[in-house]
Amino acid sequence: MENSFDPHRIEQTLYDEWENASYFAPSGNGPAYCIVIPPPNVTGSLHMGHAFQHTLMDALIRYHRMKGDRTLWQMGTDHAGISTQMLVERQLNAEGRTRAEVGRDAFVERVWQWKEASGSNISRQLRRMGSSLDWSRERFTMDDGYAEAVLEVFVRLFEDGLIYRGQRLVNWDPQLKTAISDLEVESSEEQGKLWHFRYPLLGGATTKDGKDYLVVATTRPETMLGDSAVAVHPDDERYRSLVGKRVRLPLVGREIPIIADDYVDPEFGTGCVKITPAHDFNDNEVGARHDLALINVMAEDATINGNAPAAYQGLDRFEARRRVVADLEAQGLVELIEDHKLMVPRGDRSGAVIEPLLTDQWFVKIQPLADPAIAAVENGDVEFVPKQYENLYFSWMRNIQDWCISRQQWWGHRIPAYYDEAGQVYVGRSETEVRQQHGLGSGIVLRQDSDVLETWFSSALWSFATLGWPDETADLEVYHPTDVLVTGHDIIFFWVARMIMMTLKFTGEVPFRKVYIHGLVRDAEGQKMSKTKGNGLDPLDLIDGVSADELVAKRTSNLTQPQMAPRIEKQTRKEFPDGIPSYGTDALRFTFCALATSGRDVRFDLNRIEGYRNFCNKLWNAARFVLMNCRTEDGAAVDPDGAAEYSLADRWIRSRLHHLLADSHRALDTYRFDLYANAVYDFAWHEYCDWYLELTKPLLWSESTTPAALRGTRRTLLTVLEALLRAAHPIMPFITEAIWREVAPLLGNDRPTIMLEGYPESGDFDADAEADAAVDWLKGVVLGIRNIRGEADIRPRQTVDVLFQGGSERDRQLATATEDLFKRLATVDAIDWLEPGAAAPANALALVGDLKVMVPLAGLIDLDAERTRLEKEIGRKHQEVGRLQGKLGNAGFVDKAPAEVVDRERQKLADAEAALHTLREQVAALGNA
RNA sequence: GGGUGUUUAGCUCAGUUGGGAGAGCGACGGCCUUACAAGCCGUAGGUCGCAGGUUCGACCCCUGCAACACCCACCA
Repeated sequence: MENSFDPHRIEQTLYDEWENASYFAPSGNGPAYCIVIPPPNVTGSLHMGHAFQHTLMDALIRYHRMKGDRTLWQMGTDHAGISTQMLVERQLNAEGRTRAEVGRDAFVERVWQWKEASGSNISRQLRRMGSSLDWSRERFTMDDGYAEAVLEVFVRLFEDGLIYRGQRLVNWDPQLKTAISDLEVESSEEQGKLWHFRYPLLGGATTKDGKDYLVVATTRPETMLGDSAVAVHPDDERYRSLVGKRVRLPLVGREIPIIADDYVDPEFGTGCVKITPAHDFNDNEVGARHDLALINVMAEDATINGNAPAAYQGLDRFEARRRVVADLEAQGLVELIEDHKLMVPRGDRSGAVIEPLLTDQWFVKIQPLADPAIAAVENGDVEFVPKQYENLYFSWMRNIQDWCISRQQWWGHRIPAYYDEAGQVYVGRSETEVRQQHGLGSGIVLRQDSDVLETWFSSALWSFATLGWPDETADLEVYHPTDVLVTGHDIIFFWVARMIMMTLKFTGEVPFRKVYIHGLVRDAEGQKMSKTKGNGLDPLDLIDGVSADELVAKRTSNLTQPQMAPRIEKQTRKEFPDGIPSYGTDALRFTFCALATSGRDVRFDLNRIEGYRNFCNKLWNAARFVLMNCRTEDGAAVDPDGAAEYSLADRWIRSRLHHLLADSHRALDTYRFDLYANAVYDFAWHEYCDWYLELTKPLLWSESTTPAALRGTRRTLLTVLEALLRAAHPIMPFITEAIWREVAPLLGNDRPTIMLEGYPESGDFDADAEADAAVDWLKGVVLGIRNIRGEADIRPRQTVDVLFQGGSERDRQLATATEDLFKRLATVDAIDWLEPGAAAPANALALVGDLKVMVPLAGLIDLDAERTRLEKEIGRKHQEVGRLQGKLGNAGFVDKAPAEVVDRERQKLADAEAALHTLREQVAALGNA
């Protein structure tokens, strides 16, 4: 083995071996365990969120596979309708062509080509993460079988009356020229204006203060071209008498009524609202209540259409706004223009301002689907981890609106609806089926609906469609419901909720029993990683390393706002002046696990991954040490047979391993990846390496060690390391496999891979309270000496002598039993015992219980330095005594606290008082020296 | 406007049913001690956001407040 760990030497070849040997496929007859991957965009690339998520999933998958479960991690990708279409369209535009020129069929063909060409990108990246996905079952949301499932679902929902088509006001993206769902609209506060316009009253009516016009306020002047009414609050005294009267709509000339509606807030603005039912969701409802006309004045590209006066037709909506304001101003009808902050809705893909627009769309009637889905979470069939996300789920589900599923796009599942020339609509699995069912002869021309389904409609079927539905497959029987869905809180509504609804409807089962919600990955400053901000990290750059120049180039290329480039470059060079070193996959995975505290967003900090890269190296070197001592030059185990005798240290480390395994199981079973990672780290570094390996050295290197004792220690070194590797494998698969293949044969295990070994159980190793106590004692004594040495600046190689005094019989026994260990760990030469009461030479003192551990000053230790050290200790003890006295002096405590707690505190006080007394004596003795 | 989460060492975060707080990184001092300088040894850092309350006892439970973050919502 090399003397430092090099991830690149092992990762790729090990993964290829695993995959070629089909280790990722389910095997055995254990209970089924299944996770479906949240399908990444087929043409996308791996980002930090994926890497995080897949690390957690793979840890669970590998854990369960090792536990013997019949484990399936279902792979698949998503066709990602809008974003993929946008991408290909941009490619076309770069070639100077447009989607319209190319035509639908050719365009879709081109998207398929792009999918084939780039789809392997994400797969390759997932492999680099070590993800043990079953590639042999890979699915795609538009493969033939999946398309059949989508079709089936649509038709059945239609037949059940849960899908309908209607003309409604929808969120319209004028740039993409498609409807989008409520969820795809992101509103943010922007600075705008509030325009106050005068609408002249008709029939000689006047307001209370004698004006012959009403003043309405609006943030969207251009929509006034489609106004159908002016509304006031029914109780508003100012306007009550005007209700039922009419105003003349300026610029248009239309007479429109003044109506009364509760919707109006009399406190806001003038208390008069223009009502535009075709261009505002609220106005639309008001319009419906008052039977107002819907006057649509906008085309699909948000230009003004033929329903508006000729002067505005063809103008873009923002240009129309300027013209409307200018024209009203010219007529003296603008009362006031004030600055106003408002929430502006934008499409999450295009960033374009969303226009409420009247169009024909397909909708899912959602309430009948939502009710059982709410119940499934209420009754615990589906549980969220952490639990509080259930509230988020409930609050959305209980106010859910019908779901607009049609998109005016080309890439996606085409809606299986057909129209005859009269516009009559028929829904069926195919045109042939439609003709048969409705007796439509070949003479009747049918035209298929040109819209496609929104992507989330098809991903909602993910858990069961990937397992073969609508066929009744064995996979569905075995793996469905799946065990856990691992995902971010940002897609609970988009995906999780819809999956629960659809899966219950079509399989009668929940899609998964648990939903583990992880946080979002942010940068070291807590900012969301984004292309625009140029603060994103590529997981592969963390694995392989990247130069500063390359990183800058990546972050500044293809920016939507190229003017940001200099700032991004400056920031990047400041944060990563030397680029990013290569850390390897295991270190990256370990970092993600360690950061995965319950549901919180995580800040990704290079210091963390560096620490875990170091941990990998530590493990690697611990293995080298073990192999050096347990393997002969020709690769065989040293002295493998014969009786073994186990030392205190051997028993102790096995006991610690017992506790590690208990903790690991508990952590993994409760999705506490951070606790799992910490437990592994702490055991490997601070118990196995820091103490156990050091404790074996005197024994391994001593001439006088018996063969049986040597065997015991070698066997323990190997056994514990081997179990540790298995315990850590789910989190760091590559390094554990590489080391395991060296170690396992020495224990007589010639099986090929750690992946399929059992996950170690705490019951495999005995807890040993006696060994734990003994090593704790030893650590106390050693740390006492080290503290003296450190504070007195005694060189590490300079040996010291030690005197023991006082203490119990047990202290004497332990001191004898651990003498060699103690001498080595604390660099001690001679040990002597002083009789109780005997005078000690001037010394530096450490207390372990009531045992005095003394290092004679003997010119090594400065008297003043020792006095300072003792005073510090006395200060601490004094404080402790005071605290305990206060507590025990409180009658309430002594009376009401449990007796065992009181006893414990009394014991602590006695110990502290005794220690304080001894320390004070010691200071006095130093004074006399 | 409604809701959720967060606030613990210089930084990033743990803290399991209430019994006077831990880790990693960083800082400081000392070491190339034959697994590992990506390492070893030692040290110093905290009124647990603020104010009340419950309790013998509160980082933990309750109330209020503040700051930050996020989600939802129709105020033109």
